[in-house]
Amino acid sequence: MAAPSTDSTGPDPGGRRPTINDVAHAAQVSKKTVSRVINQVATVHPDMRARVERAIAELGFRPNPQARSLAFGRAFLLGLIYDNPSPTYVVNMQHGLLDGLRGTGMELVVHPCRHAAPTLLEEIREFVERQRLAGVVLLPPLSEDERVIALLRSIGCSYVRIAALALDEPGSMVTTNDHLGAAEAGDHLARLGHRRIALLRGPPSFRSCTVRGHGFIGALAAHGITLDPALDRDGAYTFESGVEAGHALLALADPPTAIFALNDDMAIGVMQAARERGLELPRDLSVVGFDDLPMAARVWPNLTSVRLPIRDMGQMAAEKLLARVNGVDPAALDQPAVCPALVLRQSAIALP
Amino acid sequence: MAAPSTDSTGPDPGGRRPTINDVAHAAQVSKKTVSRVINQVATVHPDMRARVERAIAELGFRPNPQARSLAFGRAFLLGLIYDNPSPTYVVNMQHGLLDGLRGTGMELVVHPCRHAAPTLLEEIREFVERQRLAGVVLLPPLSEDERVIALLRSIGCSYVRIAALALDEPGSMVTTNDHLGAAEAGDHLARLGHRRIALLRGPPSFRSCTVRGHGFIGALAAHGITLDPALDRDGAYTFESGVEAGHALLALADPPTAIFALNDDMAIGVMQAARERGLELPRDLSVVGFDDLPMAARVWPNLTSVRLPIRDMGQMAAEKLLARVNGVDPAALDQPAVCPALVLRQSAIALP
DNA sequence: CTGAAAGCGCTTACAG
DNA sequence: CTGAAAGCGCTTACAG
Repeated sequence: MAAPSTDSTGPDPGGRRPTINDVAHAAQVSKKTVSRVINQVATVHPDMRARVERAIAELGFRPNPQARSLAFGRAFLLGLIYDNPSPTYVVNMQHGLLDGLRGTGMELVVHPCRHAAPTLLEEIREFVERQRLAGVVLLPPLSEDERVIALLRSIGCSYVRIAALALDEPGSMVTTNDHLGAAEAGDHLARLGHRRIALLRGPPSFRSCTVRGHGFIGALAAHGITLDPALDRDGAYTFESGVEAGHALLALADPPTAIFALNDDMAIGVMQAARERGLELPRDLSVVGFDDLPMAARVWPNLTSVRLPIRDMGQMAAEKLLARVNGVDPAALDQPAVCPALVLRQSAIALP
Repeated sequence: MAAPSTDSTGPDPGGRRPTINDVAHAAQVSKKTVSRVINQVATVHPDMRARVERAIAELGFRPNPQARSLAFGRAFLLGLIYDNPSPTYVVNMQHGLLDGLRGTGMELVVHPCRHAAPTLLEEIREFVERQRLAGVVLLPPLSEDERVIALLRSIGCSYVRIAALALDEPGSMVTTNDHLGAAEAGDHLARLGHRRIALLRGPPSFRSCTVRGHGFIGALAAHGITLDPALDRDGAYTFESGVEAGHALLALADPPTAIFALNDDMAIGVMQAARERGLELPRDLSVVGFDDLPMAARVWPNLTSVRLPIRDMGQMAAEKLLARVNGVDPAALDQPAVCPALVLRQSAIALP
């Protein structure tokens, strides 16, 4: 009905989108040759390739991914599966993954889920199999669940997992080296003169807690400091658990002068507890967090925190997954190691 | 190589996934009839339908979306296009959209973009056309860009836009009624006894600013208060612009006793400025924000803020889009209006 | 209410 | 290095 007013790039044969047949006809070659050009098969004669590429450009041809998927046996889609509760983490990761997919014609399908759901495995299987995803990326803590990994292996789905330590072969992992960031935090507090330093962990089932804890304790040890078991506590990675643990720690007969919380939510909870107890921050208590949420730069005093290059990690994960999917050895990518960095702000200061 | 150890639901004819042909054969009907059952065509005889459904269940058959897409002319994918900088907003919206897609076999493909990019339109066109998306959802402020809407119309792509006011026919809109939330904020501050109340807006080009501003000014007027032009300022929806405007407002000869910032980032910036000027909060200044970010409940004093039911809005958007795509009249959905709500905390108190 | 044929736009064998 | 045939798993006309 509508006039052909769509300002499409190039001619519009018959009012519909050009197909591989239109290109083949325009370039005077078989559709198979066009297919070879699309799929970057090396054996096509340069002249022929040039002819086809010109026709593709002139017609504004873009291969139909559904048709390719059907013939190919799998979709040009990557899945992102996670139950990570941090919006900042998730969004940064999505951006990074899309950075890695740019120009490949692949798109990103998101799939948040609840780790505790009884139907978790069936749901993931359904998600992957129905759309015939080319591969999936798993975020922590879901990436630590070996049941999920076993499922993906059994259905032949390529994956890359992101986790605080190497849980898998390098080609299937982006390891975030959380211990390095935690060590930096420990080193920083020790250099500021603190000796009574508390560690507020997250849920013990999260691998990140163990890894970060080890890094922190190791750094203290390098300064001759042993973590007092009374100052080593489990939290729940929530603001409320930070408030609670903060009160408990500060109520001790010999309270800490500094607290390292394994995420920012808890660190900010600790700050709130300190304020509720009449302490002045940062004078009476130094606090360091982990994650460097946007909030860290907004609270008062601004929170010193460990930052992970989430977006870069996402890009690396996408690149690794693409390599696997395309049959390239991910080891050939030669990606740099992920380096957490301590962002210095005002919440941790030298002991007087 | 591997033994058939995959615990698939039902038999596995020939070691591959069952197709519509397997179902047709098992149920002793034509594949066209199976197709009718899959697509819920009403005219299938109940007996036949039951026979087919049993075969589907026994074989664990799930139609291949790529094949359906190819024959159907469009994918079973919805796109989410946005340049919204708030991770919380984006993630909540994604969850809501997925709530609305559950059980439909549709998946969500995400596409963040930069509004200012010169290639924006070409990029969106590429995204939509290449994957042959069934439809897209647009978040503010991108949803306010009529160039994008014109493009989508020209390529025949169904869309639903989310915006602070009705910019389109109801079937293509989820209107967030921001004026109601802003009015509640104004009413609240007036009832607390404030008369010198400032309004800190965002970028004037954002429709949300105009809409929220109107709602707020109207509510003040209902209490006989006229907004002093000196207390009506534009910000940039950033923390830094909040700090700056806070200083400017508090440096006035006759400073406000309360400030309503049109988002939380600016509201928290205002609080920081107040603290930098030696004011005690909330005693010396009441502040109200908009968005109810997680941060709002973490800062000190906790920020009173307007909350939008983002996730519900996402679900409504998905339902509307599905209705359009399936040729149903979205008006038949009878969805409730979106109601912003003021979340009362400690940052706004009565004037002594 | 049901079905046989043709087609959606690609790719995988298989020739040459 | 290139191509004609068959097929991926569905759906749309079109019959009956």
